Parts: sequence; structure tokens; C-alpha cells
Amino acid sequence: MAPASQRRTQKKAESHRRILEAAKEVFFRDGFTAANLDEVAEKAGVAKGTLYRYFDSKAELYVAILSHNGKIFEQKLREVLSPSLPPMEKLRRASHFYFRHYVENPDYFQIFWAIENQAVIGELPESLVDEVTALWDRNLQLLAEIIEEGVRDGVFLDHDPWEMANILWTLANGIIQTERSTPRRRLRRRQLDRVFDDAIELVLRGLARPTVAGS
Amino acid sequence: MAPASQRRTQKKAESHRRILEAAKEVFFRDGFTAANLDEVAEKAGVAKGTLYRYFDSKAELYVAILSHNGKIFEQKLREVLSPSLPPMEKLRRASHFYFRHYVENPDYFQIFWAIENQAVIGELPESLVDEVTALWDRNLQLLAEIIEEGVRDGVFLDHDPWEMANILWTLANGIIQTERSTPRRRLRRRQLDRVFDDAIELVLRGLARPTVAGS
Amino acid sequence: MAPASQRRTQKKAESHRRILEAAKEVFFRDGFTAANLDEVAEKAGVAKGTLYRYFDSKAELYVAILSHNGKIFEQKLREVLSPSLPPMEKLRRASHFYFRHYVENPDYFQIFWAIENQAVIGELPESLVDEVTALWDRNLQLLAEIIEEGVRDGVFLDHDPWEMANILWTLANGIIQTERSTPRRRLRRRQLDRVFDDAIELVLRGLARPTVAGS
Amino acid sequence: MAPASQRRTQKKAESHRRILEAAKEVFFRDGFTAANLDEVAEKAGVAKGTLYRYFDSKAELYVAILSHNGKIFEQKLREVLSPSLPPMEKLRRASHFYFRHYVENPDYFQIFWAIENQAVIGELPESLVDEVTALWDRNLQLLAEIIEEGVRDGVFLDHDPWEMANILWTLANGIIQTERSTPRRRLRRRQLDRVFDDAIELVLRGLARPTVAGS
DNA sequence: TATGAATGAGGATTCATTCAT
DNA sequence: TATGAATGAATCCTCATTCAT
Repeated sequence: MAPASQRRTQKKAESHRRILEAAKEVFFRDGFTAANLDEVAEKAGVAKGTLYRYFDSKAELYVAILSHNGKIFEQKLREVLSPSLPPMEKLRRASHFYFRHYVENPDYFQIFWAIENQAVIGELPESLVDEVTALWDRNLQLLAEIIEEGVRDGVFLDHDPWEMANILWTLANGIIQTERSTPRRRLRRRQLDRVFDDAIELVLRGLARPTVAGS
Repeated sequence: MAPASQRRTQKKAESHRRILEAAKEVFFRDGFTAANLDEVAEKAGVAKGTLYRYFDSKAELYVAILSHNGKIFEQKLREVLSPSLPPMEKLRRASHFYFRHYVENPDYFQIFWAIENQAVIGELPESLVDEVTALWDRNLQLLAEIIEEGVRDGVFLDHDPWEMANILWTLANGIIQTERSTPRRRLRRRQLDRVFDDAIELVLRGLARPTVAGS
Repeated sequence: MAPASQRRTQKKAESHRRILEAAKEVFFRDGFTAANLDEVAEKAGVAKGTLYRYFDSKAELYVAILSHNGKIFEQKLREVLSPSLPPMEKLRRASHFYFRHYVENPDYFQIFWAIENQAVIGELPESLVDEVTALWDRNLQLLAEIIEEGVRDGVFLDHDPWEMANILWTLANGIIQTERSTPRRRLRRRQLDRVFDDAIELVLRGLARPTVAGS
Repeated sequence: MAPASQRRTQKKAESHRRILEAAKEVFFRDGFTAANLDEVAEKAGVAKGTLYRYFDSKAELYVAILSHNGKIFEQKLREVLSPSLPPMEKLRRASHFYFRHYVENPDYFQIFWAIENQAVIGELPESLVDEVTALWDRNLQLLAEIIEEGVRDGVFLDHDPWEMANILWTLANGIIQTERSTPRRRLRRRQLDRVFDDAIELVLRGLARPTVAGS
């Protein structure tokens, strides 16, 4: 490839990245409908029209963020789950990873929820919606497999793994979500660390098969 | 009061109620920004201008719904928690109430989350925001008191009651929220009943002080 | 009807009229795509949003003009064609009416042609397009009936009346259209009167069954 | 000329041709304002920026098409009008040529009309507009000369030749135009052939000096 | 008090044109 | 010379809010 062409390709990739970055911030803060593409363009340092060279519409830009961040998340989650660990420890690590990921990338988060919004989905090709749904299903599937393993090994109560995965997933999301949406309450960010640990341990206790005393 | 005046007062109350009803439906379905006051007025059977006789702005109408439904919820929750029950059973009832309340009033729900977003709602009087926040804090406080009682009685692990209340609250919200936002996943509405029961029992198990074997 | 309500209704009708008037002018001058609704609103003396209280979209406003003017034209044409005249004279009158109508309402004209435009039609409900098409067909039908009468009476050559109506219609449109589109040519507006007369007589001569010499 | 240079010149001419070809198609289909230069570039197989190496603006590209096709038309018309024929036959041939030209090049046509609209085209150099106007005037002049000849010979009525040329021109354009814009009416393309013949004969009859019976 | 017509700022999207490579 | 990415002005349409009746 000629150096000039290479430079141009790089610049394009850079613009793409900056747009996603800016859009993530704005969508996160304002939600899909209230988000303003003027602001996205300005934050990304490009002209408004440029957005449309990279994404066909506001809705597709939105989905691109969901998808992009979902892929990063999935990849990191897989790295965390080294196969030799016992199931309980895997779950504990996955939970901590999830929490840490959120603390370090607070704006990756809110956005998970919004795919539900009919106002957004209505404007999207079915295929895009399916893509994002499948992405998050894969993450849930990872959890379900750990639980299945634990059930087989007799360390977890005999519940439906997929259902349990949903409950765990839900707990984690719920805590983060609640914390986000109630910044004034007594539950402060400084304590969030501990609250999260406690919640994880609470759920793991609830999930574990009680060890028979004396055995 | 003169009969004419009385009739007028009744009619006003009726309009107020119809507007709240209609707005709840629309805000729930579309979210704050995408919600359209034309539709609210039409559903309520009043003229658009009439909305402004009852509420100063879209945002205040929104907050009025949060507040109104919160009050109803609080009242019902208090009715459920008759004081003679053991703490564990109180928590179980509160949880089931919460779930049942959601199943019967699905549109009461989504709306809890949105108060967070200052950027969307815009400039609300501090007092309004505080009112809603305080309302939900009172609900949490009810849970916290049950847990405190349980800790005192030795049936719950010795955790900070407020923190535990948050975790429970969060779990319940998270499950409902997840179910709402992932209608395509394997976790179907028909199973939600059971999932919710399982989740509650899981958390209560995690919260309970393990009984000494043999005793 | 209460006087206040009546006044409001009148004002609405007045706005409707002013919008149609302004839109006609702008659409005529610029064509559908290039026409600017900002300018229409300004000329009509209403806010831009007001346009949308009366017409759902640019395309529907456009069709409303076609339809409105078509109806006026049809009505006037019928008035001109008093039934007792001989066919040849009826045609002559219809022709002169058409020409006069154009001279007095130059902006009624151009617009006839544009319904063809796919860019416009594509955005319109089928029913609207059909309405306009039917309207103009009725005008053609009026001409065809005169010709049919003349053919029966033996004063016109034995051609298909519908076809002949098309040719006449076409001639008239063509002359006006050409004159509109070539303002710089030697054929000046001042002469248009005479050109139009000459064209009409030329076509009527061509249409007439030659009278037998000596009779 | 060096072979390399020659090749480059050829390639340029080829691009020029392809751009005109593509632009004709798009302008014809969509009209001036709605036409999209992105599509033109793609159809022509060149980059969008390349269009501006050949034409200074959208408007100039448009005018180039008018001019280019006008020149082709003029050349062919002259070939058709071999001087030895009687005027009536010349007119008949010119008419048929015009019609055939349209049937074979339907997209050459629509475009004639649009030069008029200064508001749409915007600021074109006077010289460009004059060029196109002059081109079409020359075609009209050809017709006028035939009529003048016929008037001198006594086979045509004594009318102003330029005026008659306009009427003929107009009739032809009108029929084609009407047919274009009313594809749904009863006048179908299959019959257009015959309609056109009938129209020509009608006009020629109207133009002809009646032969005195018995002489 | 209730109405609903009018408003006009705001926002998504398009596209002719420019210009660095 | 050709490219195609970037630009940003232009424009259609929406909708919360106002206000005359």
C-alpha cells in the first residue's frame, strides 16, 4: 500500500473511532432520542455530514456502539475466565470483572439497556437488532456454562443454569443501574466497591449447595 | 360547598386523573424525550392546552407520575407488611408484592429509572426532584427496617441493613428490567413467575444466617 | 354557531387559502423539489409549522394545489360550454377560455405538468395521485364529447374523439408551455394572443370536414 | 502527438462522454434539483470529484447536456430535410423525424423544458443560456424556412412563417410531453404512433391552402 | 376554565462543492 | 490528473409551549 493511501486509511479509522467515542458519551448521557448529533459531531471534531459517511443514521450509530462495546466486553470476559478454576471462583471473577469494567468505563454501561427502546428498534434493520441481541446472549451463555459445570460438580444447587445466569446478570446490572440512577442516596460511590462485593457473596451463598455439616 | 362548585371540582379531579393515566402510558412506552404530548392529550380526552392547566411543563408532568405512582406503591407496600410476621417472611412478602405489583401494572415500572437523567428532564425545581427521591428512599427504608429486625433476631447475617435493602431492591428491579428489555431471549414471560421466585429464594438463602447443623 | 367560533373558522379558511396561494406561486416558479417551504410560509404570512397543520407534507401540499386549481378550471370550463352552440363554436370557446384562463392565471399553469414527476408521486398516497389524474381526465372527456357530437353531425372528420381531444389539449398546452419556457425568443407575449388564435383556427380547420365546393 | 498523450486524450474524451451519458439519464429521470451527482458519478464510473474536472457546476453539466443533445438533433434534422422535396413533404418528414427521434431517445426529451427555470438552475453565465437558446432557435428557423417556401409556392396559407413554425414545434412537443406525463390515461404508448400521425396530418391540413374545387 | 390554532426553535438528513493526497 | 473524504449550508419536519377566544 502506498504511504499516502495508508495515511488516509489511518485517518479514516481515527475518525471512525472518534465518532464512536463521542457518540457513546452523548448517547450515554442523554439517551437515544435526546442525544444530539450536532454535539456528537462537535465532540468528535468532525462536521455533521461526516457522521453520515460512517453511519447511515442516528439509529445505526447507536447500534454500532452497542455492538462495539459488547464485543470488547465479551473478549475481556473470556480472557478472565481461565478454564482451570473451580466454578464458584469463575463466577466470582466474572462478577468482579463486570464490576471493574463498569467502574473503569462507566459510559459503557447505561447503553446496554437502551436497545429495548421501541423508538430505537423501530428504525433499525432486523438484522442489526439481532446482532446485538445475539452478542449479549453469548455473554449470558458463558455464565450459564459455568453454572452448568457447577451443578454437575455438585457445588451449586440444581437450578436451570440459564435461569441462574439471568439472575446473576440481572443482579449485577441492577446494582450498577441503581447506583447510577440514585446518586443522591446514602449509598455512595465510595462504598459501591463493598456493596458490590457483598452482593456477589450474598448471591454466591444463595447459589451454593449447603455443605453438610460434619462431612 | 355549592353543588355546581362541587361538580366542577369533581370534573377537574377527573381530568387530572385521566391526564396522569394517559401520560403514564405514553411516557412508559416511549421514554421522556420521545413521548409526545399531543398523544397524551388525545388519550386523556382533553385539549393539548389543558395539559398546561394542570402541569407546568412536560418535565413536571413526568415527575408527577413518578410521585403519584410512588405514593400508591408505598401505601400498598405498607399494607402488605403486617408487623407480626417474622422478618424472613416479611421480606418474602415484600418481594412477591413487588413482583405482583409489576405484573399487574407493567407501566408503573420503566419510569422509575428515568428520574436520574438531569440532562433529559432539564431544569426541574430542586424540590420536585427531592420529593421523588425521598419517596423512594422511604420505600427502601421499609426494607432496611425489616432487615435490621432480622439481624437483631439473628436470622440474617450481620450486614448493614441499608446496604442489604439496596441489594434486594436492586435484584428485584434488575430482574424486571432485564425481562422488560430482552423480550426475545429464552427467558420468557411465562417463566418469569418462577424465575422471580427462584431469585427471591436465592437471595433470602444468601441473606440468612446458616442454621447450625443438627439443631 | 357562536360568533367567536365562526370568526376562528373564517380565519382558518383564510390561512388555508393564503398557504395555497403562496405555495402555488413558489411551486410554480421553482418546481416541486426546489421549492422551499420556508418561503411558502413567509409568503403566506404564517409560521413554518403552521403549514403542517393544514397539509401533512410538502407532497400533499403540492397535490392540493393541483387538485384545487383543477377543480376551479373544470367548473369554469363547464360554464363556458353552453349546450346550444354548434360543436365547432364550442371548441373555439373552450380554446379561448383555456388561453384566457392561462393569461389571467399564469401560475395556474406550469404546475399541471409536474404530477408526472416520480420524485413527487413516490411520496404520495396512490389515492391522491388518482384523484388528480381523474380530475384532468374529466376535462379531457368534456372535449371528447364535443368532438363526438361534431363527428355525429358531420362537421368534423371521422376521427376517434378521445384521440382528437388529446391532440387539442396538447396543442393548447404546448403553445403555452413553449411560450413560458422561451421568453427570449422572437415570439413575444404581446403576440401570444394572435398566435394562439391562429393556432386554434389552424387546428379547427384541420379538424373540420371540408365543405363540398359549390354547396 | 506522442502516443501516451494521445491515449490520455482519448481517455479524457471517454470520461467526458460517460459523464454526459450518466448525467442525461439521471437529470431526465429526476429533474434538475432532485438529480444527485453521487449517482451520476457512480453511473459514469468516475469519482465525484472528477465531475468537477469536466464541468464547473451541476448547472453547467446540465446545460452541457442540453447543448450536446441539441447539436445532435440539429445535425440529424438537417440530414432529413433534403432540399428537392416539396415543402409539405419536408414538413411531414421533419415531423416524423422528430417523433422517431423521441421514441428512440426518450431521455433526450424531457430535458428541453427545464432550461427555462432560472430560479432552479441558479446563476448561469449568460453565454451558456444564450448558446442553448440559439441552438433551439436554429431548429425552429429550419422549420420557418420550409413554411416560407410553401407560402411562396402557394401551397400554404399566408401566415407568418416563424409563427407557424412555433405552432408546429409546439404541437409536436405538446403531444410528446402530454404522453410522457399521463402514462395512465387512455392514450397509450402503443397508439402513440397513430396519434402522432393523425396530429401531423391534422395540422398539415390546417396549414394547407385549400385547393379550389374544380380547378 | 378549556380550547386548539399558531408558533418557531431544534434536529436529522442530504448533497453540491472543496481540497489534500 | 483523479480521487473520495470532508464539509456545512440548506431543508423538511416535529413538537413543547403560548395565547386569543
